[in-house]
Amino acid sequence: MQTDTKHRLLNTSEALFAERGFYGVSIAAIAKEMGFSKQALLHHYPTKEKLYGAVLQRISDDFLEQQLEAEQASHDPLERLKTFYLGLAKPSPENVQRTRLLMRELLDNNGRANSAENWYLKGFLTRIIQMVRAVEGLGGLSDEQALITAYQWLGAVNYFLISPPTLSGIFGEATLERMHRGFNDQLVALIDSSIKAHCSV
Amino acid sequence: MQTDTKHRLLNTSEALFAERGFYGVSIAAIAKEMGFSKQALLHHYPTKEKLYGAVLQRISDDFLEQQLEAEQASHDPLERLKTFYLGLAKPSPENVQRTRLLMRELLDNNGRANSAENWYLKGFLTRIIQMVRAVEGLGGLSDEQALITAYQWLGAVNYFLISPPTLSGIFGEATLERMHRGFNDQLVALIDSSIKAHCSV
DNA sequence: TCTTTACCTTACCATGTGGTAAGGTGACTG
DNA sequence: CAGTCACCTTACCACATGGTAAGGTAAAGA
Repeated sequence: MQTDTKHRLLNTSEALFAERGFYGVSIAAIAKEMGFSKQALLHHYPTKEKLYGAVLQRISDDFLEQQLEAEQASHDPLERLKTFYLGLAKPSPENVQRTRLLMRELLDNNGRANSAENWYLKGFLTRIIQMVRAVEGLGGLSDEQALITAYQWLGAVNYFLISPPTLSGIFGEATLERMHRGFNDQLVALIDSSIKAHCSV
Repeated sequence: MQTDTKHRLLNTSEALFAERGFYGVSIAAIAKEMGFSKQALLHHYPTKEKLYGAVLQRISDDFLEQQLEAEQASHDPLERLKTFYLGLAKPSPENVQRTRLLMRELLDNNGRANSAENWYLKGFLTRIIQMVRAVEGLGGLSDEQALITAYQWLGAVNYFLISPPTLSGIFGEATLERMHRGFNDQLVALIDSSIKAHCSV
């Protein structure tokens, strides 16, 4: 498959799946967006599930890459951790889109089996646990404690990332803008304060 | 409509919508689960959207009630806040189900308009802001700061609540069980520590 | 030059979708 | 008793769904 077409196909699929979910998007809709027929799409990916899987796989690959990059960004474990989470919280369209998609995946995981997503999350979470443990004073945390802590931060970030449409609907665009400006600082503060709490125990 | 049938219908609809999302559930599937024909369902609610709206409305009403109850539970604002969040984090099937549904709503809000959910969240969030502000030492927070803080906790709770299927798939049932046992304490710790951080500024 | 291969087309299909139409039954009411 | 109403049925409809079948075109390789 031509890499250009492949990229474009995965991009549009990712965008549509993120926006409306697996069941909310038809392969015909994706094909139309691509400018060719439904069967052209089925030539590239024989089923809708396979296409969806490819989208997840690419996200998974990119994520690993990003995480490895982040691990080399700084020598201070705490700094590294913060940088990493700030990266996750970046409200760029692509990042928001992927967060939405992965959140849907988390919700749908009950029903549709999806190994790709699980693999992605497994490596991802395992590496985060290590990152948390590497911070000075947190070496003594159990796996579960480190995971819960990391997961709480993750939840804080991801939940906020998918909320702007609703939040702006409720409080208006201006308030949302102010929230965005304040979020990063408060995220760092959140990380700092919960680390301090762990250390003082 | 007979209240018993109505309750049963809303219950099964809520369960199915929470599990598979709006597009993932057909009214025929709901009717089958109820044991009568699709048109019997359409007699009660003329469209799928109306049914879905009624499900959301009921959740909204219940939520308000719960929140008002929580506000009378204790006289200490901090205690009240913790109790409230612990209530939100309760991993009971009904609570998890509703969290899943509302999370989907947050994701779909981009596309399908939904005033019921927005109203629900508006009152809900506004009241939380007040609860945060009522805590000693946090009276000086701006609306946005209080909202971000409350939202971070909300994200930590809700994200964890929808994760068990995935987490148990990755780390196994035993680890998940341990996480559940540790979560409440760490949630309280999270709240405490971020409040302390706000106060010391 | 012949064949294969990647990429695309139109035609088609069984199934499922949300929703309408029309009618039936039994209880409650004037 | 006649009429209304809540609640349910089967039949039906237009349309969208994921996927198959069969074929066409152009480029690349033998």
